[in-house]
Amino acid sequence: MEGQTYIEEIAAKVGQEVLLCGWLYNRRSSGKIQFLLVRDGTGIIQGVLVKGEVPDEVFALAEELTQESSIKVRGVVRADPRAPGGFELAVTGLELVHLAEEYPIGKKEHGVGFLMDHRHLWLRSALQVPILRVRHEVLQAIRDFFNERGFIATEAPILTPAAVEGTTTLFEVNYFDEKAYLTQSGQLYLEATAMALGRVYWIGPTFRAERSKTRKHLTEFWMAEAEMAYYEHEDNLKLQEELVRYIVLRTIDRRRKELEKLGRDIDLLRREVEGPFARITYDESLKILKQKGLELPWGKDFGAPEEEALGDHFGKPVFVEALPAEMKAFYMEPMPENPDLVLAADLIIPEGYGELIGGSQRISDLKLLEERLKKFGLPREPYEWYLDLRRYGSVPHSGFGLGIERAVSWICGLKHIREAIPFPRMLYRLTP
RNA sequence: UGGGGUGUAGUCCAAUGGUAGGGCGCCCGGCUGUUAACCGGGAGGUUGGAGGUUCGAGUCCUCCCGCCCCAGCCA
Repeated sequence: MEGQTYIEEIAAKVGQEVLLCGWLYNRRSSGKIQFLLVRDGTGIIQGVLVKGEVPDEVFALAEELTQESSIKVRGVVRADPRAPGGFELAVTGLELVHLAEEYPIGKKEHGVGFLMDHRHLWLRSALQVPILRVRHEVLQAIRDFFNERGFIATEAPILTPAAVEGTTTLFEVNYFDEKAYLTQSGQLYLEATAMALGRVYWIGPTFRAERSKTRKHLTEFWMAEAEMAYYEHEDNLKLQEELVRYIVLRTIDRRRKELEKLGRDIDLLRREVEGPFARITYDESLKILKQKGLELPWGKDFGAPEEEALGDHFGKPVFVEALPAEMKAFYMEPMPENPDLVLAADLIIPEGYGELIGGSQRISDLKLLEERLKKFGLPREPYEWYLDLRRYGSVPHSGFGLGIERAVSWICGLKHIREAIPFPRMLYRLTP
């Protein structure tokens, strides 16, 4: 509204009278002096009211305020070491917009189940707001990264006729007289738009009907996907590494306050991405895991303990490449020197956050792709259009998908991915 | 989908098989610099549901339901 000041810009307004529009986060009183903690989405600041120094009706109104009541507060900004954050507002005027009913979320601890049931209100809390502000920064960083490099933002459909990767993890919906599925990846469509536009990216929701209940999985999550014509495996990894470094360093740069509120070890995070990322082959990773007592049969994908061990081992993001073809998707380009392996890589991040990116060079040869479809037991008809991309000006191309919530979890240092998205969708958790 | 845990006031937790209690929140009162303020008083409970064992069940047993953690799957 006209004349409104936001709390995040308060440091520049010392000595001035400002108008804050927000909500009462907490109120403390000591008889003739009251402290109102006001939040407005950009921060929290303490307003001070001293009896006798403000009009009696203002002081009385403040005493009636309940937690989360919406208020407009006028006051003079001053620096004071006793104030949380170093600045406070000497309140001169107060207007009640809405008196909140008794607020269900208190100042002390709550259980996860209760908080998730009240997610729509939990979002207002002192730790949830900075997480969502970091999420915003991550998304914005990704857009800027690609835009600065000449990528074109495009879209893939959410409603799709068939599986992209497998057939067991799809949400089915009625589409008039036939079945449709919620997309589990925009990749195949991005391959098509990459052949039209060269280098493309999109950020969108994806859906997996996996019955998983871990701290790293959502049934609806956001993915940043990129697809690049004429990019080969090496180009692909280089781009991914630059992207991840860009996201992290920029978030540290622009959202330091939020990360500090979250108690994130910022120096550790910075050290993890500053140097070159590690690169190992799948075979090498098996040796490292074996030394750590985690033996895995060749051809089996990593589980959570393996990912965590690899992340700990390097203490920075690590690309695991030369992956067995049998454990990856049908469209990945075989390695020229060994067709049992594919030109793909998973990027595993440290501190137990697991896989952040999965990417690969895609098969560009029609015959080979047809063989792979058959070998994977996939029906040919739904993929006809995809095969067309190999009939009309096929080129080597590569791409990857980055999990937004995984990135946010890692950067914020969250214990569970459910806090990395405003309204998480999980097995047994569809509301609010 | 397996394995483990848990369910007591609005909420977070107590209660050797023997009278269900405390913190926070809420209501009333006090306090001129509080830091999830503090101090005094008050209201607030079919102990998730259904059976069972027992003189007696919040506590033990069976089933059901909810939630949490771990694993598989993956981003």
